[in-house]
Amino acid sequence: MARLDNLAKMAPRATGQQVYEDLHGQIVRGELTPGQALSETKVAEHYGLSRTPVREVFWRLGEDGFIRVIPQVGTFVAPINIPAVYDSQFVRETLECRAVADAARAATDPAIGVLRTLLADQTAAMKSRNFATFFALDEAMHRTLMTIAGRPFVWQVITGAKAQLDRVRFLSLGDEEWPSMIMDQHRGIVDCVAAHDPAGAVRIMTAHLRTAFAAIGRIATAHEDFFEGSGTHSDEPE
Amino acid sequence: MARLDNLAKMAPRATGQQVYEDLHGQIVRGELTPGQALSETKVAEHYGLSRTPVREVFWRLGEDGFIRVIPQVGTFVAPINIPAVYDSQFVRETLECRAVADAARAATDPAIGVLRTLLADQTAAMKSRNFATFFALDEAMHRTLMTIAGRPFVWQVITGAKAQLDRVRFLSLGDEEWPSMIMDQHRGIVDCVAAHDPAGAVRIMTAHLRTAFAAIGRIATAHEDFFEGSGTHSDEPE
DNA sequence: CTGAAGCAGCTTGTATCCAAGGATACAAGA
DNA sequence: TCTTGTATCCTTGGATACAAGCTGCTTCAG
Repeated sequence: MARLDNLAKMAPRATGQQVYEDLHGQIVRGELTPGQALSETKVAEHYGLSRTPVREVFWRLGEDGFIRVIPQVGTFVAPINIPAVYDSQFVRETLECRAVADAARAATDPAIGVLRTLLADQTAAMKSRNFATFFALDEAMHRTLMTIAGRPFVWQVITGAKAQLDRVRFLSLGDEEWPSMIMDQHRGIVDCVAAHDPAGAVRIMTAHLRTAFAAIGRIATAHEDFFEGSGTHSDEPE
Repeated sequence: MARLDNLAKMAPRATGQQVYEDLHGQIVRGELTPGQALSETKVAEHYGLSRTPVREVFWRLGEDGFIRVIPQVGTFVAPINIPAVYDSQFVRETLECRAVADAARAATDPAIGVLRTLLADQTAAMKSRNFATFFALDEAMHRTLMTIAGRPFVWQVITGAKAQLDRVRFLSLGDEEWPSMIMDQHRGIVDCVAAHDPAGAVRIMTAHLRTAFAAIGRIATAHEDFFEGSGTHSDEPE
């Protein structure tokens, strides 16, 4: 019976997972800026771990393109690579548009109910200007559409591909009249899926995905030092 | 001037990279079979390394879906997950077909020359039944098409997505009259690209990618113990 | 005053040690 | 003979110690 006391550390790799999500979130949200130095030792101390699990986290972040590990020199938050962002857009648009057409054909009533619930939650999050929550709900809706299309595994491909894209998208949140436009598009997509209208769903999805993308030029200008090839290598510790 | 003597270990992580490619290749080629146990210690000893770099390799292979690490139990070569293979096919077909259309529009004479060279090399490899070489050349051609389409970063997305697909494809090589069919399709694609015929290129590419995929049912039957949910968990060491 | 050499402090890479948990073989008892 | 408890060996997870290398500052020589 003495098996309940070690619930805290039941999952061996859970600690590293926590660190990964923390750093991942901080980079996507722009709290850690490109060029900023990250030290395995510092991070390990901060979380009360040793370097070993932190190194695995760093390796994953490096594969995702979020950080760059330079042997014997240091680890730095990676800048946003514009060509890579373009290709990510290509991947996402191509896969999601085909999938949303399938989703429109396959959608069942319960599935449509889930989508409408997500829409309501998004509206609430947007009203309270809780962008982080909205960000998560937006992602949940796109993933749900992928599941409805019968392609659950494809979402993790998109997750990997849109890594850099997310950073741009987050920079664009909080700007202008966007929120209402995004919500209108979400509603339109769900309506088309509910009406089993693949063509309509694809049309709006394409416009939707390109909305965020269209702003990339403006964003790159506004946040110049977040992007590749724009100098400032802020090495200094705070 | 005494800087040439340490060429062997110039790149710190090169050793791990070597181990990764070795194991990756062995799994894709089916030399390591699903369920087979892999030990960090054994692998480390075999390559003359410590467990630390091997653990990072295992982590990567785990993320790729090639192996499964079970804490405190062991590490095993993962079975081929059929639904994941279907989704990989979806990803690859969707992305490559759109890209090959762009490639057909954008192809320059030098690019077409590269493709024709690859075709010739493939023919030679196929004639000598050097399947591993053919496998690499096949991959090189698809990647080249992606580059011609102006989407170099997309290839690494496909690389990740088609991980499981490759294992199936390798199992199918060596069977039947396939080789000639594949070569005919490759020639057809290159001809369409050279003729700037996007529609034709997409048509043949679709057929091409589905050719290998169509055999999955037969392959799953012929190599039953390579796939998920088919019993045999061969733990025993040789 | 300028420049180069050397040293100190940092980084990541690797090796090794200990901890915790699961699988299995074996022995003892019913 | 079957069941059960135990001991041992195996695995991976994590922590720590050591090695190698780059950066930048200091210092000394010209």
